[in-house]
Amino acid sequence: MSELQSLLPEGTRGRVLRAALELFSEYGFYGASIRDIAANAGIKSATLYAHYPSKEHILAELVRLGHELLYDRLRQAVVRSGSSPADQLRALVRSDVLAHCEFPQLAIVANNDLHALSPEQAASAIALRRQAHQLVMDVIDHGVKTGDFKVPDTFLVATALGSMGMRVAYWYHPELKTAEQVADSYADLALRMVGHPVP
Amino acid sequence: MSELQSLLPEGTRGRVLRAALELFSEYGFYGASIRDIAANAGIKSATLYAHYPSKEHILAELVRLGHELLYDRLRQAVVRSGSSPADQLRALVRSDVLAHCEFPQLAIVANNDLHALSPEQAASAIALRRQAHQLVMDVIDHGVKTGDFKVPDTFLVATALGSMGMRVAYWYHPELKTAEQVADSYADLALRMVGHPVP
DNA sequence: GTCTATAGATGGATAGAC
DNA sequence: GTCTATCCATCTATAGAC
Repeated sequence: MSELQSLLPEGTRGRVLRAALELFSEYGFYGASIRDIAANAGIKSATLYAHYPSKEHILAELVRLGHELLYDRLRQAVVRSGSSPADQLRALVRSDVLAHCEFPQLAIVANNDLHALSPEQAASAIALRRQAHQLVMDVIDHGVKTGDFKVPDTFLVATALGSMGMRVAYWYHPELKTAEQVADSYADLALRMVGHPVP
Repeated sequence: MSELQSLLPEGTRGRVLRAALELFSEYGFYGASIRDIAANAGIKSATLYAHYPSKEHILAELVRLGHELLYDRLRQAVVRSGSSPADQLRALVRSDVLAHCEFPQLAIVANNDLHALSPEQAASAIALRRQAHQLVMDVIDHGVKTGDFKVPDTFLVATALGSMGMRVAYWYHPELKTAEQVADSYADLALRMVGHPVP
C-alpha cells in the first residue's frame, strides 16, 4: 500500500510535515510548539518559516491531506467494487478501516485539530467530510431501494459506520488484530447493520 | 434526568469546573488558558489557585467525573435490565448513548484530554474505561453462550459499540434527533451486530 | 535555506494586601 | 477567598547575517 512518505512533499517541507504530524497527533495542535516541531524535523524554529508562513498553515496542510486521502479512498472503493449494494458497502467500510489503519496519525490530527483552523481553512475539510458521509448514505439508500438492505434510519447507520472507522485510528495495533481482520469484521458488521444476510 | 449541576461541587469550585469544562471541550486542555477559565468563572486567575493547585488538577477532576459517570450508568443499566442477553445489551447501548447526549462536553474532555494528565492521574480513568469495555464484552459473551447472539469477534463488536457511543457526544443535537431516537436506533443496530433478530 | 538573536505576547503560577 | 501586581518561562514570529 502507499506509504505516508509518498503523500508528503520532498525535502525539508516534508520533514516538517512529518514532524508536525507526529507531535500534533500525540499532544494536539496547542500542545506542540513550533520549537518542538522544528527540533523533530532537525532544523531551527526560524528555518521553519522559510517553508510555512505560520503554525496554522502546517496544520491546514495536514488536515487537507487527511480529508482528501480518505475521501479519495472511499470514492475509489465504490468505483472499483461490484454493482451490488452489499459489495459497495463492504468496499466502503473496508477502505475506511484500512485508511485509518494505514494513516492513524493523519486521521487523528484531521479530526481532533480541525477546530484549531480558521473557518475558511476548515471549510473545505468539512465539505469533504460531508461528501464522504453522503457517499455512504447514497450506497445505503440504493440498497434499500433494491431491497437488499432494510434500514429504518440511513443517517444514523452512516454516522455509526463513520464513528467505527474513525475510532480505529486510536486503538489499532497490528499485533492485536491485522488491518485485514478489522476491515473484514467491520464490513460484516456493516452488512448486519443494514439488515443484509452475512455468511 | 440528572443535570450536570448536580455532579459538580457548589460555589466557586463548581463554577470553575463548569468554566473549564466548556473551554476544554471546545479548545482542548492546552488551548484554554488559566486566565480564560477564570474569566469564564467570573473570578481572577489568582483566585483559581485557592481552589485547585494547578490547571492539571482541574482537568483531572473533570476526567474522573466523566469516566465514573459513564461506568456507573453502564453498571446500573445491566443491573436494572432484564435477564436476557438482548435486554442487557439494549440497556447498555441505550445508557451509553443517553449519557453521551446528556453530558457531551464531559465525554469529549474525558476522551480528548486524557493524554494531558500524568500517568498516575490517567491510570484510574483508563482502568474504568477498560472495565466498561469488559462489561460490554461480558454481556456479549453471555449471549453467545446462551445462543441468543452469534458473534465471530466479541472484542471488535464491543469496540465498535464503544466507538458509536463515544462519537455521539460530538454530533448529537436534539433538533436533529432526540436522545431517545438515537438510543433506540443504536440499540437496534447493536442487536443486529450480534446477530440477534430485531423487530 | 539555514542560522543566531531577539522582539513582543501570553502562558502557569506565586506574593502579599485586604 | 478574592484581589492587584508580578515573576519567569515559553510561545509565535521576525530581523538580519551568512
